[in-house]
Amino acid sequence: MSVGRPLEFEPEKALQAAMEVFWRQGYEATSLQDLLKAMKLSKSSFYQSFGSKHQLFEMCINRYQDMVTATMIEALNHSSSAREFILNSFYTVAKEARKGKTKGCLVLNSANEFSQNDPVIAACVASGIENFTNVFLLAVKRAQSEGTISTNKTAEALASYLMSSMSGIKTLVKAGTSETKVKEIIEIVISVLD
Amino acid sequence: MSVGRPLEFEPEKALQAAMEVFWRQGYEATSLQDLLKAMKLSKSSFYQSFGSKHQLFEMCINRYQDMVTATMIEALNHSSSAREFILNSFYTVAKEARKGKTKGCLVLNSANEFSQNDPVIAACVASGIENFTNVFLLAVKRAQSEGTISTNKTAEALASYLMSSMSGIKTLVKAGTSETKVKEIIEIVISVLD
DNA sequence: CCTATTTTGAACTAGTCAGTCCAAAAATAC
DNA sequence: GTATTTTTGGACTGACTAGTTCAAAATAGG
Repeated sequence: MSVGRPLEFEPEKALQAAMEVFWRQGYEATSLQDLLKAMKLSKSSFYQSFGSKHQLFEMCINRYQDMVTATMIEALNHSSSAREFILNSFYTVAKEARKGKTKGCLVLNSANEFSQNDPVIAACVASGIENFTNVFLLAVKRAQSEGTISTNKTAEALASYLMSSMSGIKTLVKAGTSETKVKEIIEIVISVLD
Repeated sequence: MSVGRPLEFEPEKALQAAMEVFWRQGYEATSLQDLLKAMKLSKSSFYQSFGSKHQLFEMCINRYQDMVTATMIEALNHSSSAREFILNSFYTVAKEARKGKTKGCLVLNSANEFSQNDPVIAACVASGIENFTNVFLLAVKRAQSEGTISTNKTAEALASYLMSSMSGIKTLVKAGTSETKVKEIIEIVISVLD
């Protein structure tokens, strides 16, 4: 139990706000000022609570990863079939193409922004992609046992394929590709599951 | 014919050098100093010849686009079959996964870095993707007429699908995915062509 | 050699960058 | 109310940012 003046800001909310700024703008394009404004705290509080911009980013990307993975798993568990979960995941991205600006996926954005120039971030990215792929793997295995996905390809290969396809579609959406075109692509992507 | 002191640097070489820096580091992560060093010219010459960092980037991305499109068309024309050209395009990316650092594709990198936050760059990106997709379209049509690609999907949809798949794979390679894994993905990607 | 033209480096804005430090304010437990 | 603990804003680094300006140097044509 800490004695003394309590925090005036909520660390969880501040982290969430920072995550959204990084998500929208990327790491380099985000200034400390942007972060302070969004997190609603002072510079000194920032450094005391989060260490540095880089450390904060690390926290944000890990938080993002955990959140998305959890959301995916829950969606999978609540789907009537595992195949439906996979289809839904893709068509949700297509819908995002409707509105102009999309943030994409923080993990994939970071993969592109940092390449392998930053070992710490590279590890976060690798772990994020692994987690997402593992949810797809779970879904593919279940769908194969449910008989709604062909078993002539290994579940592992299909899961990586889905991850790769998702990544490609997200980039095209960010580039401004129309919803119609994206749906056309998705139909071909999922045709390999038959 | 210009009278007076001639340029000491070669504009074409300088532009090429700048392109490579942007390609490797991205726009935001590249400082003016980085550019001057790579282009081997002074600050005043820089602004006189290229206007600004942003204008230079525009030139670079357009130059990149033209170069890659031309290279793709030449590769297609020199391939024994259009299908082989498509397969080669993908397996070349797989090979890149061997060495650690990859720059990816400047157009796709920019799509991810800028999203739609910069209308000028967004237009360059859209035009680049369109050009790349059109080469795939040319290849798919030829392959379909050569009988090496199935005709049960439209050439347009297949071309966009290939562009999307290429984009996804490039991101995974940047994230550090192994060559073996990438090849596994490619095999599934190209299976829809049968 | 002389003049016109152009390049060039260096000095100079004026602003922003991430990050540090500290004294004052605030809130707790007692 | 007092002592303790922690937060807070603001002042302050020193370095870097993109971009401007200009006089001196260099080279061409005549």
